[in-house]
Amino acid sequence: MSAIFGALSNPNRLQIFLRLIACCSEGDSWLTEPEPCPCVSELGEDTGLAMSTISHHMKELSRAGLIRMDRNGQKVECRIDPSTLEKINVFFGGCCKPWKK
Amino acid sequence: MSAIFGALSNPNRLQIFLRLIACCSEGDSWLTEPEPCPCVSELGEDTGLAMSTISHHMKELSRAGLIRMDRNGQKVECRIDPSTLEKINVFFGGCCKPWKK
DNA sequence: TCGATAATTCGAAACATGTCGAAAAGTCGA
DNA sequence: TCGACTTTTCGACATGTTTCGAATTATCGA
Repeated sequence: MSAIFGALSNPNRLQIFLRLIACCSEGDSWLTEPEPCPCVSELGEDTGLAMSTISHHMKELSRAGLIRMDRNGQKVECRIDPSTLEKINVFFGGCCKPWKK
Repeated sequence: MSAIFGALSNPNRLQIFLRLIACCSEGDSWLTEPEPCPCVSELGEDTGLAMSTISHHMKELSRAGLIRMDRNGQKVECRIDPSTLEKINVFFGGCCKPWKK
């Protein structure tokens, strides 16, 4: 669990993660619309980081289980792993329960 | 937001945080039962860390807004800050929505 | 006021992370 | 096969984190 938080503790990584969330949130489920996922270089566009650094960050997000990376030709497509997202939701849902008003 | 994740990215800090969650989760709301909150040394008991290290970790959790620390005599009482917990819940709730089955 | 208890601050050491550029590897079209 | 494009790997360096022990501060009871 702390590995997941570690992955999101870096501002650049969080930015990449949120961009990935945003670009797939137009009502498209990950399962029903598997084609148009952004690649590594696309996701790092606005960060101002070197390509090698972006690659490193993507690997961190992947190792934490937050995203999946699948090569498709030259590009490596990235997508959110919804099961990990759900895992986090359950974690904090349980945490918050006693304080729910 | 990344500061919150940073605070939880350390295993010892996460353990302390979870202990604080657990010890106040017996149906007692933070608002209705403000008295019996564990102090700094109590929370670090099972970590095997030096007192100075525990103090440092508590400060990190506090700076992230996850807990509040209030001196009560010799001891400093620690309690979860439910508003930050709710903030996290909203964050991930919004994230998960597009992937909800 | 003194001693005990609880917590913080400080400096230092070990370790981990973030970043880059250069080089290498994978993939595709000509 | 060659060159262009995308990505990964590697080595290096700067910065940040984790941890400790010692010293300091805060509070209370005797």
